[in-house]
Amino acid sequence: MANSVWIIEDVALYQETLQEVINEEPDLTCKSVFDNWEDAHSLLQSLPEDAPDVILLDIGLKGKSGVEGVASLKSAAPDSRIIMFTVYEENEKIFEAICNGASGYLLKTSTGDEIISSIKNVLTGGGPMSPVIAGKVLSMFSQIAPVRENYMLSVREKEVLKELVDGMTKKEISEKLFISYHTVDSHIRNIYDKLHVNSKSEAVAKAVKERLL
Amino acid sequence: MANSVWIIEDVALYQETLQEVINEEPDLTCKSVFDNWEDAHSLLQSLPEDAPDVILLDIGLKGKSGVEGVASLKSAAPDSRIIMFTVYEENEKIFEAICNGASGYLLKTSTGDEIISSIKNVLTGGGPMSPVIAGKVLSMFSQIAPVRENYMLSVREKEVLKELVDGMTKKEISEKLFISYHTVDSHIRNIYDKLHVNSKSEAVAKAVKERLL
DNA sequence: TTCAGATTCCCGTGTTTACGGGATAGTTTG
DNA sequence: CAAACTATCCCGTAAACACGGGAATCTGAA
Repeated sequence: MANSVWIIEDVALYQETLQEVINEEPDLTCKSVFDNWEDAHSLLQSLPEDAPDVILLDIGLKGKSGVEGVASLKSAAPDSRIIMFTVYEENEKIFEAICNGASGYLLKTSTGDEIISSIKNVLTGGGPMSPVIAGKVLSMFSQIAPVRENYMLSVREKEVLKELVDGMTKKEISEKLFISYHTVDSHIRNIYDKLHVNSKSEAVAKAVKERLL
Repeated sequence: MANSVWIIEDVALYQETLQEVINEEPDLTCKSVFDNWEDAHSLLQSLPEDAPDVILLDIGLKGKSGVEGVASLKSAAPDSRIIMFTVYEENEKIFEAICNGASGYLLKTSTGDEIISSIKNVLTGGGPMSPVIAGKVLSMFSQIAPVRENYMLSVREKEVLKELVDGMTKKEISEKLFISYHTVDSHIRNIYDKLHVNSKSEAVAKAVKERLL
């Protein structure tokens, strides 16, 4: 049986063209087209079994942004795979959409063929992205995960640092680890030395940012 | 002028085939082939101006793993773009390679055409990935991505929080923002309320973890 | 126009931190 | 074995912090 596709797009021209392109494909059908995701969402809630395999979602809709729609549609139809379809290239939008569970991200400059192959691709567990987007995703990734420097923290120091990150005071840590306040203080001083900081918050910021735990 | 490509690959068969495919392309040339990244790295260090535009790097080399090579090659030739070339699909390898600065990630099942278009792609700032990889990258992303709650921080509060994350004291913040110590104190109290914390480090940890800036 | 929120400012008190000094005991390692 | 490192403990002080009280503007929405 052909896989079902929904289109959520508020530009009439795009709606038609997309639907035609998809329906020309023997193993894809597109019966439902929406111009806002709220409608799609309510339909999904009343008839969850009609959830499509793939949803093409325009990110730049009038009214409520498409990005918000991702999470909402995902919760109503967790098994439908969502491909964002957009003119935007801003990191923030891409990031949000992906975090909300989008499975692919295409630019509107994509050709019909590209769109079709992306749809098929997403059905087999792939994550189709326009190359430009893919590049941005990669660079975001390396931003998120900075070079993990080795500060040579001892096991005990890491334990203490972990508690610091969890917001514990020195006193609380000393109680939790069954050591004296002074010992904790001493460990923290050594941590400061090794991380080149001089306050709890700096240590915490560095630990979280650089994933030292 | 044709763009230069290096191949780092320890299977002779792949070496040859790859080189041929690339050299058939009019605007690509591959003159250098290595079977380990250390050699490539030392060549880059002695002749940095010979750095290629693109490096195809096999991840599963004998001896030192290709993943380590990424960082090393990147530091010797920051402007060369590295495409990982591999049979591995493990999340951890992909993750590491990307974090270390790889610009693309291809499976060895890729066809010659795909490889060529990926090379061209990476030259224009894209991030070519096999669809399977792209899918994994996206799912890794949404795993990492925290639920971004909206704590309704005001503009000013965000400014103050940002400084906190940078390790500033209340006094320093007051001087930087040209407001009194008491005002900063007041903002911080409101931030604590909204974030449901009661210390600087907790606020910092939450801000960094949940990317509130 | 009232009312909520944001932004600004102030006092005081008890707690916590940062850091200057130390010391002792156990482990690993060249 | 001695040096280096780790983990533990102690004192004291000045600074920074958390939080209890306030209060005066200003802005924008109901």
